Amino acid sequence: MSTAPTVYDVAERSGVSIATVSRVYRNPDSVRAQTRERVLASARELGYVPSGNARGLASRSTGVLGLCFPDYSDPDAESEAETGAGDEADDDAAMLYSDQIIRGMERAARRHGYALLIAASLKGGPESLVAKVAGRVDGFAVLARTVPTEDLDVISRRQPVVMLAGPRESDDLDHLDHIEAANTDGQRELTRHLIEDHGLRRLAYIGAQESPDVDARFRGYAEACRAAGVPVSGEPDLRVAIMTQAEGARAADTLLDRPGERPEALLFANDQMAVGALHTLERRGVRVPEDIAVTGFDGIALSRLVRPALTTVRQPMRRMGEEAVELLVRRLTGQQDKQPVSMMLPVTVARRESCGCARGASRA
Amino acid sequence: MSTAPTVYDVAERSGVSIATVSRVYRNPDSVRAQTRERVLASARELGYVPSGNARGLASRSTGVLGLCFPDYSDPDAESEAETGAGDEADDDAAMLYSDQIIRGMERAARRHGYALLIAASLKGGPESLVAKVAGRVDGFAVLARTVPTEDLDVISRRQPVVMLAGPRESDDLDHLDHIEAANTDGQRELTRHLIEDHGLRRLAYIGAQESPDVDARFRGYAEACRAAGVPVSGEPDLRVAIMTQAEGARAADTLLDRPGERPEALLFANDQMAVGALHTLERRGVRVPEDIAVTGFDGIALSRLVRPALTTVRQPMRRMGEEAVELLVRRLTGQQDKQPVSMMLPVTVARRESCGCARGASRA
DNA sequence: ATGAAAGCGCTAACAC
DNA sequence: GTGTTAGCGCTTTCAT
Repeated sequence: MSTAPTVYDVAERSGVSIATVSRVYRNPDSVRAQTRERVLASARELGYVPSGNARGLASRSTGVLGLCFPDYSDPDAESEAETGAGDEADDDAAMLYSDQIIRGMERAARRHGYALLIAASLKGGPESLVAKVAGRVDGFAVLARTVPTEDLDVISRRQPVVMLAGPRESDDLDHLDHIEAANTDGQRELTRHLIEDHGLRRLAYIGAQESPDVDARFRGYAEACRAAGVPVSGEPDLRVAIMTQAEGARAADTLLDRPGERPEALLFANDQMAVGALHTLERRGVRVPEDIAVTGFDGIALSRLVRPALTTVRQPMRRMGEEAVELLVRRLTGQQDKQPVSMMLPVTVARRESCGCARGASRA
Repeated sequence: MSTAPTVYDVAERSGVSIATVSRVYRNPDSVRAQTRERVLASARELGYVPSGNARGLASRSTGVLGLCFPDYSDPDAESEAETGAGDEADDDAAMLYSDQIIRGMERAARRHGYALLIAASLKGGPESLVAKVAGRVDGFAVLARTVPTEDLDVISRRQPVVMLAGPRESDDLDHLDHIEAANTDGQRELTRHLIEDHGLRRLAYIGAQESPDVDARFRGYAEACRAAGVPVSGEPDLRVAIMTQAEGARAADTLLDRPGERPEALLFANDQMAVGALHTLERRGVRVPEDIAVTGFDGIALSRLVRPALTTVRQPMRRMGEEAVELLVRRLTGQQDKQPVSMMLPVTVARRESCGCARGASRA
């Protein structure tokens, strides 16, 4: 693997100038067919591949879009694999949030001729994640709360950045484009369903702390409660640190052990926690949904695989990824006015078994 | 979004040379703390982000690994969404082959400080997919049959390339590293199960043409048949063009309509086709597994969601992605001798309902 | 610990 | 249609 051949090598070997070699790759028609073939031939012989870096440097664009997302890996999800019956080591089935977004972005990017660079947060240093990605792409999307706000602030002055799934956090990020799901609407509707259709009134809400998404969802929950005359406090009944299965399992224990009447329904701010709770409830012999209803939020694949199947609010993550790319591309091609864009994608309530809705309704 | 600030701007603003600015980002400790802070400060003020391109050009490395995969999007899978009961528009649930690999690669890459560039094949031109990716990464993996063999041949002379899931096609690619799943072993074991444990003897195998993977699987099938004294021809009973659900559905029709005794089992070379067949059989009123057994290959999430759940062979795609990265990194750091590496990852047979094994065994 | 200068491999005017 | 010539923004010796 000696030194890679360059335009110069190819030019020399085919008796043309480097400019012509360059043209062959970027605008083949501007070169006489015969010349072109000659160039292509020697390129092949030499094993020449244009350096993306050099091209990017010279043309000031990379043809790559990026995505930064948090390290969502849920350790519990991994162990889920062992738990499965027989050889069903299917933690694979749990397609995450980020996987969906990646898929959506990749497709849309491809349609526009872009490749996708993905990177999950890990550590810090002056050389942060965003910086690394930002320096290599024409524009990128960031899953909320993945990177320090100030970093984004700085970078968004240089290139298009769209914030995903997280509401525009503070006012300093007002100028950032952002796309979110209708968290409030979804949770409101789900809550309404529990109250009105199932007649439940003693509800408990479980979320994380310092999450704008959770806040938005809780807001919907509270609104529905108030609308139905069900008492609510201004805060979730329980706040966990990270929304994993383990935490969901613990949360269920905590809530059941609290003095006073047992809640009739446990509303979790995401599916993973709800699944964890399902485990706990089964272990304790509490039947779902007969004794208690459980709901999640997100609509990850796992939510449909658990028994009872989880009633939840499905977020269009795939679409979010696509919209993000469309927006970035529009910015990049200048066909989008300066005004920051703010989209809210509609969600849908998936009524399944865990809330008491018809069993066996799902079918592939 | 005027011109982005460069090292020069930062250098000037903080009264140092560009070399120092550069050092601050690459090797912070080699600069006096006071100077460093000054540089970082002005960088922040200016909104400076190092250009990945320029860095890559100068340092001859990108810190990015790549993955090229075919455009696997199965149009049928999309429409599957509409088919689903109620609001279960869950084609999402079908986590593909490539998604798993991406996940595996991303994790492993992150551990080693690399980002991941992904791109699916689309069109041709002198500027092919590989070229685009190859020029921007330090090394990359390619899902078999995604790109022209000759392209790889050329590129692998410049940078590490590992071929995934496809056996080393021809001899010209002998020098390429490659990782594959134990296709033959898996299909042999599954076939043996059908024959010995379920006592089936009239089997039909359905694969695609010109697919090394399919060939390897068929080989295992044939071996198991011979070992059990079941007659087999040297060819799959049916070859389709692309292994989609639609094709699988048609294949089932074709096979059932053939004169002669109806087969007792349909063994498909992948899950998607098997799922398609399930639809056809249900439509025709043929019960699975009572009237006929059906099996797939891959172990995609969908295989577990369909009814009856599909018996299949699970490939460790996630792990394959991880191994690919490990290998690339080893090559990149020179801690891997010249010899081409060839790994074969073990697979496992998932016995579910469609072959006649216990119902309801699966549980999340 | 910091600076000066020479590229890295390509694209983009601008000539011819 | 093809060649010339500047850079693009950084890293990297080599000095100091």
